[in-house]
Amino acid sequence: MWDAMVDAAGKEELGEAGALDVSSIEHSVIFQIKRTQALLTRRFQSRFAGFDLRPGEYGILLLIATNPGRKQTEIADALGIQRANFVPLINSLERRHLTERRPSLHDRRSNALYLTPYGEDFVQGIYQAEATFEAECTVRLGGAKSREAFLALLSRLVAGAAPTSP
Amino acid sequence: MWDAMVDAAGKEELGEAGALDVSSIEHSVIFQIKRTQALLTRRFQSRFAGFDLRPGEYGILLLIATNPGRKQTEIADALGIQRANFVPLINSLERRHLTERRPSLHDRRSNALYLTPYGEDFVQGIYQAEATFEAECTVRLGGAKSREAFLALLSRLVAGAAPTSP
DNA sequence: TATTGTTATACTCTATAACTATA
DNA sequence: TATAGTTATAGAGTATAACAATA
Repeated sequence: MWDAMVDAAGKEELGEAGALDVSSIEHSVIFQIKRTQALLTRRFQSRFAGFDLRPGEYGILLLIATNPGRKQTEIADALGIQRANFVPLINSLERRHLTERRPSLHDRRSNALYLTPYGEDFVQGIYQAEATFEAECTVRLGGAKSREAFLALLSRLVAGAAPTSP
Repeated sequence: MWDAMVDAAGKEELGEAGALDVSSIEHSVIFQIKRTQALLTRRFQSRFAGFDLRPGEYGILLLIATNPGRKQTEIADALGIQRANFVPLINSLERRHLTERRPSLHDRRSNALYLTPYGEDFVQGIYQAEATFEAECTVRLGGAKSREAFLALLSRLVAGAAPTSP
């Protein structure tokens, strides 16, 4: 053992023991939001593993459900997905007979997106699981009021201009 | 034009006009935190473009600065980076003479990580830019008190058990 | 037997450019 | 000329498995 010279209770010039000083990142908004998002996504994925959907596909199904007949670009834009990256996602959903593309009646360049009857049933399961997951978030955040405050703070972070004090 | 039959002011059976109904994702914690994180990371990256660092490298430099002599696994763990993915990051920093690996005095398996003198200077610039960025986040969130509340809510989301009302 | 650092590898997400058909 | 969808491709970030050296 090379550590015979080390004072077990204290520090030594090279190589300390014990927990790291993480103060520089612990109070950083950018670091903490990144960590929280990563952990929440993992939790979400493990909870929704039964649906066998990639992260982006949940949003696509939900938005088509409430906005049937819209074109791919519109759904993609609303989710922040580029149209080139949207194609393999909607292909995968269509291959599973959850959605379908119909030619638009107004613009022969675009596809109108719809859920299949099977897709409608499928989305009901997502609604329920989503509601359960969000309810758990609400509990963690300390209630509905706290949850709304949290969402409001998130939207303030993304807002175009920095608002002054309320 | 195929849309002669469409009532410009209202809706038609297939293909509506106007904004999408995004209520299903707008009030979702998981969707909003993901969107906010993505936008904040872009903003951070554009603001820190001058440093030519990948996202993970900021945290590594900050943690080595406050924890010199720690081994790779410790720094990686604190940042949620797997040790296999840590290697190319620390290699890149070392190639730029910002950090260096020294053999540990206690454990010949591990490397002790240090900033070079140049790395120390470099980190000062990061501190300043970070402080500016975080100060901007504070303004957006509505002040220091609101910021602390936001960080507290983030930590509640990641907490192991769901806490009851405070 | 377990841990540290490393390599290799794969998979996802994201980003850009270019093509086609329509407008 | 611009837009919608598509293809191809490249870059990050992240995941696991396996290995050598050391504990």
